[in-house]
Amino acid sequence: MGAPADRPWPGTEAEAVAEQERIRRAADLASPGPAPGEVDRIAGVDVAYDPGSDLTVAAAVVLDAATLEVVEEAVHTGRSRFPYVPGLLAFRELPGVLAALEKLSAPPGLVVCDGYGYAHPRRAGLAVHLGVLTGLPCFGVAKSPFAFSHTEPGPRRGDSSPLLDGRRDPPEVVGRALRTRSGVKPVFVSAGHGIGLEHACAHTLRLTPRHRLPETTRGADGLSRRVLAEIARDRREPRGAARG
DNA sequence: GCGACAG
DNA sequence: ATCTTGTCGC
Repeated sequence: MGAPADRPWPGTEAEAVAEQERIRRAADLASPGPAPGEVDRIAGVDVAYDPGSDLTVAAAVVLDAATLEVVEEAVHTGRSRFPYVPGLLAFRELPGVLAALEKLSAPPGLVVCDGYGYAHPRRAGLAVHLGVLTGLPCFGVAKSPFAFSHTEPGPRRGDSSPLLDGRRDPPEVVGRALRTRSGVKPVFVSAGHGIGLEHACAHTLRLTPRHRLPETTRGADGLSRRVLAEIARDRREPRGAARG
């Protein structure tokens, strides 16, 4: 898994920060984007990491937007080349994700990321970055509030509260804490490239008929983990004549 | 300077 | 992200 052919991949944190400034300037942060019903295929992407090595498996799972059934899957195995640094997650995850997306027979109409988009120190989180690199509408659904603040949303599914960046003088709304299941901890939704917060939240609710997390991220998470476990097993119990 | 901080 | 068992509930 390499870097995207047309953009330099940073080797240092300073370069990564500079690249994020460029990504933000290139991003479409204003379009309302596709509403539910206006896209046929929605993809979820995620990456699994091997604790004992630098092996990674990225997965892209495409769902039928109406039935939420899996219609296509793709994976890409590679090696992590960038450490996890809060605020720079995209540089660790995107190379593999891009490679997996390219293996799909056709690009999806929308991509859901496991992490943030606009809700980011430089407004260039994973979903914004992936959107700029692919040109696809893309938003983020994260499991924890990162460095942002929020008040507890109402207790029922669909209730929400603003996610705020308190590091700004007038605290800015960067996303939404959204309850996808009654009585269960909310998820944190933020806009990305080519889709606004309103539609991102609407899609998130459509994608969570029965679980806290969207079916897209559940699918991608499960697939990347299964493939990684498979590779790890084959290493311990080699099959066939292949070796080394 | 230190801590917190998506995955 | 990953290491980790059983348990409670829909």
